[in-house]
Amino acid sequence: MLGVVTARLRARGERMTGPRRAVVSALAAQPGHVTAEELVDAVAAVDPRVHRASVYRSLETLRALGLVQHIHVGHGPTVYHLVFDVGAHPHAQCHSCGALVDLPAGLLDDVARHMRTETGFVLDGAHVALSGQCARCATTS
Amino acid sequence: MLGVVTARLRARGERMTGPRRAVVSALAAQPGHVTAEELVDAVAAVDPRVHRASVYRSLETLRALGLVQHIHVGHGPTVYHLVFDVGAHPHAQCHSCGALVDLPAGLLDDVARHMRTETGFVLDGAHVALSGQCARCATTS
DNA sequence: ATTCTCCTGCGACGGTGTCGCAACAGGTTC
DNA sequence: GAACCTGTTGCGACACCGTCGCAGGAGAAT
Repeated sequence: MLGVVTARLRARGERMTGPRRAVVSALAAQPGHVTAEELVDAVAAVDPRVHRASVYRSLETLRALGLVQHIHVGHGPTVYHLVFDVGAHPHAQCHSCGALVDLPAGLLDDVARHMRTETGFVLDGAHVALSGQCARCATTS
Repeated sequence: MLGVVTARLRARGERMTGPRRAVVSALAAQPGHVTAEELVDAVAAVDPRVHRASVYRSLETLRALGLVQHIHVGHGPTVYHLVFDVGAHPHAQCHSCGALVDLPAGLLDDVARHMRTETGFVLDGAHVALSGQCARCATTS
């Protein structure tokens, strides 16, 4: 997979560097969603010389290449994941327990279509996490 | 309207104070959505002794009373508005120009119903702003 | 006027993310 | 493999948004 990333970088005249390799590896090692600061720690465990700022910059670069997706979570830091395995899809966060749940990819298609025809707004349903209460918290409260 | 707020506060053993009055007035004077820091400035223009922290605390109190809604905006600070005039409704932010647009109240009803029956998740469609590109930015890019 | 608490002002703090700059290191070329 | 060009990094400082603890101040009931 690092090969794919390298190729995409090179295609834009950019370079595959130590920090970028470390960030991609750390992301690949994570099953789910990771915050930038968690990545900073994970990367530091491998190479402590890598600076926080480089992790943030690497994430931005990878995002621009379409290899990484980031999701703004209403209450909490932005989370990241690779888009290789799991394609882009919506998320929702429980405002009681904070859990972040994955939603089916097409969930917002109708809404997106509606918004587009009505107002011309082009929805990106995967960019922010929806909010609400998960099944467990909803029943226990 | 201050009367309504006062009554609700009193009903909970809380008080109508100077800072709270100022925050409600500032919110009422605003046509649209306001950030906390904008409110701090607006309040300071009337009474410079009111501290930032008090504005944040007032907003939280008013939110708990159901008089104020706050919306998390993916890229940008949280915005607030009174729920008297305009009821709760979804929003969307353009990631190009940053504009925040209001969406029809029932837009996410089908999605909410679907999520509830499929996974038990209770959606609060008004709590975070959706993301995408507004009509103007979508056509000019 | 007194009293009981809720609330405020203050200042410091914490988390998240960004920036400018000099030094460094990919990758290409010879 | 040495030199070179330029994209990247490490560093530290900074900005922004929001929160907290605490001592003192001010609502409102009596």
